[in-house]
Amino acid sequence: MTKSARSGPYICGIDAALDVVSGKWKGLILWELDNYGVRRFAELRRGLPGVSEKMLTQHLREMEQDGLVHREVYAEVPPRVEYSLTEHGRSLNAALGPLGAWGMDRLVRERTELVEHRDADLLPRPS
Amino acid sequence: MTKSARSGPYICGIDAALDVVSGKWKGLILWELDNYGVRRFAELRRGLPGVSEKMLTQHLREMEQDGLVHREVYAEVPPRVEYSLTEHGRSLNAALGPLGAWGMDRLVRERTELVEHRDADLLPRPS
DNA sequence: TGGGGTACTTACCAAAAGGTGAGTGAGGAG
DNA sequence: CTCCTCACTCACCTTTTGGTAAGTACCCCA
Repeated sequence: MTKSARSGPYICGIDAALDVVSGKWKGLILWELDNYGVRRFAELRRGLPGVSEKMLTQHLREMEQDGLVHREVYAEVPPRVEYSLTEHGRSLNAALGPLGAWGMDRLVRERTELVEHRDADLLPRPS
Repeated sequence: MTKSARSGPYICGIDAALDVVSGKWKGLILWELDNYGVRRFAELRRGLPGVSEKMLTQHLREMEQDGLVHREVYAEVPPRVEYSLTEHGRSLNAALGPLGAWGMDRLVRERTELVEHRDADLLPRPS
C-alpha cells in the first residue's frame, strides 16, 4: 500500500511512464546513473549543475519509491550513500532511448533551421 | 525567433523531448490524435475526460508551436477546427512507443504485485 | 580554532501549472 | 424566446513545483 503510484489512475502507458520521469532533474539523474553505474549523493549534485540539495534528495526518494533507483547506506563516518539503477530503472532508460534520439534530432533540426534562417536573412534573394 | 524552444538549454535529448511532452494532457492528446488521425476541438475535449477548455487550447497551441500538431480552421458557421499530427508529431509518437510499453508493463506489474499482496494477506502462511 | 566535506532536513518563499466560471456571436432545435 | 453547440478568451484563484538559506553531527586538515 505504501508503494502504490503517487497519482493516477492512468489512461494509457504513456501516462504512467511520464508520471515517473516528470520532474526537473529526473531525466538527468537517470542518465547520470546509467552512465556511471554507481554514484554518491555529492557526485550526483556536482553532475547536475544547478540542482538544489532539496530537489536532489526529493527526486531520489521518489525514484526509490517508484522502484527505479537503489539506495545503499553505509554506516560510516563521514556518511556514505550510494545510488544506482535497479533493473526496472535500467529498463526505463532503455525505453527512453528512442525518445532521447528524437530529442537530439529535434535539437539538431532546430539549429539547422536557425542557420538557414540566418542565411536567408543575410543573402538577398536572387532575382 | 518566434518559434524557438520555450525553455532550455538542454543537456541531453531526453531533456528536450520531455520538455515537449510534459503537460498534464499532452500524452493523451498525442495518443488521441494518433488514434483518430483528425479530431475536432470538442471531440478531443470529450476524449480527455476532465480536461478544462483552457488547458486543452493551451496545450494544443504549444504543440502547434512545437511543430507537433497541425491546426486547420474552416471559416464556417458554426466554427470548425480540425487538429491532426504533423510528420514530426507522428515521429514523436513512434519514439514514445517503447516508453508507453514500459508504462503498461509497469501498470500490469503493479496490479500483479497488489494481487500477490492480497493473496499473501488472505492466505495463512503454510506452517 | 577555523574551515571544509559528508548527506541530508526544515521553514519559508516565488514561480509555474492548472482549474473555475464567465463571456463571445452566430445558428439550429424545441 | 430560450437553451444548446461550436471554439475559443479572459480574469481570478488554488495547487504544485522548485529554489534559498539555515541547521544537524561528526570528521579531517591546517
